[in-house]
Amino acid sequence: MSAPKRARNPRGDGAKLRDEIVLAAVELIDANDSPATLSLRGIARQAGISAPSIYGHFPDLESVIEAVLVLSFDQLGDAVAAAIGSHEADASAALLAAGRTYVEFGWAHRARYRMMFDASGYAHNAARTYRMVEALIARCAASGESDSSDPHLDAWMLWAGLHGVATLEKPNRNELQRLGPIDRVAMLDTIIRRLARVGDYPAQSSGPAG
Amino acid sequence: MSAPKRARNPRGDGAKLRDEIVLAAVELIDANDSPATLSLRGIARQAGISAPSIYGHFPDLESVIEAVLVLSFDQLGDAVAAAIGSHEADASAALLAAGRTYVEFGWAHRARYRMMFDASGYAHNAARTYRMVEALIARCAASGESDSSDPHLDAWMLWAGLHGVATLEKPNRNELQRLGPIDRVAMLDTIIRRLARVGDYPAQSSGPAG
DNA sequence: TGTACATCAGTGAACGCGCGTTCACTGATGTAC
DNA sequence: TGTACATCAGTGAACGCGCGTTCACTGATGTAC
Repeated sequence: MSAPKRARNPRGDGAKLRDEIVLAAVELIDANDSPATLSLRGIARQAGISAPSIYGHFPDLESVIEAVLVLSFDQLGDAVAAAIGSHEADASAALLAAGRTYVEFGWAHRARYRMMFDASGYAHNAARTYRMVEALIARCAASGESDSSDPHLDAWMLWAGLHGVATLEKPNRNELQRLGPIDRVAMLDTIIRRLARVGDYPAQSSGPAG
Repeated sequence: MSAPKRARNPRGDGAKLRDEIVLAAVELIDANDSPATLSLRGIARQAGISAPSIYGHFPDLESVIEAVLVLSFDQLGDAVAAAIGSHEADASAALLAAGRTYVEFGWAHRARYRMMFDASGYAHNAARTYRMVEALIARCAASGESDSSDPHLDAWMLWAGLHGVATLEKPNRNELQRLGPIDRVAMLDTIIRRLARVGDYPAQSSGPAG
């Protein structure tokens, strides 16, 4: 239904199917809003191949999911790194951009983001992203942009806060807007400022600090 | 295996099995650390009955899960209400206790807590708990214990922060301690103070405000 | 340049399993007379 | 007090389904000679 005919890979490129399988799994996950159960047969259907073909590239379903997780944490880390990189001179602006990017990844790939943190080993997989944020808070503290006296603890709290925003809210469905309207963007900035102790965090703030 | 023989309920008490079914489902969920798939047959096994017996009390599996969710949100709300109730005279102490209780529920029932917020409709189910916290922040603001000028927004951010701590950390496995040691209790208090703007939130704090 | 063949990249059929759900039933128990 | 019976609280067997996995295979393609 999704791919009725598929050209067989040429002789040396059999490994290409490996990437196609992982991509098909990602498509299936991202098509859902809530975390659904992945099946090997479903992935094969999405990739336009027969189910046994997967065994040429992965020993079992679990390994496919593991590959999806590794790819996803790489994508998340890359996105955050890019956000930081676009604000080289301004550490606190970089921190705000990193936080927004992190949460937006969770919102854009809701089921996948949840799957990433449902699996064990996420601390290891997310370590790269965590270290970037931790270093950024340390930079803000060094430059006086943050009052943080413990970047490790503050990075941890910020991570928890962003993770909460990423998983609690359902932007497309406005689930939580029923409890009363909320400006999500301003809320996100304020959470980052308060937890990382950046800028005018004690005052009521909805825009960037002057 | 779990319940080899089970006495049949007497004539008027057929509805008792309904509660036993929900309880069996809760036991199965709580026995897992990660969210696993519930099956109707598995619930029946856990309850010590045959699978078709469930149909006398629920039209399908989804309805059983719905009942589990309703019960769970009631338990969460009751726990938070009790924590608040034990600090009647001190709004900020009540807020800290409420936050700790909320997160402890998530830690104690990890898979169930995730299931509660994976399902749609959680905003409706959690509204009671949310309103309690919102009112508490308003009380703190009125008494000068909090600098909150927008209890609705601050309650929302606090909820997100607590939800993040509840779902990100795996206390039994110390998943995140690999990234560096963290004092969870102090961290939790600090998150609550910073997001609800209570007490000495701008200063580095690990104990209750004097 | 031609051709036999090994290899590669997959496929189709089949297996046993647990699942949700249905159906006809069973046997204890309260009630009517 | 005795007894027939309706009702209640379940059970056991069976159904069709999608699943993960295995197995023997197929047919295109690059390579050796």
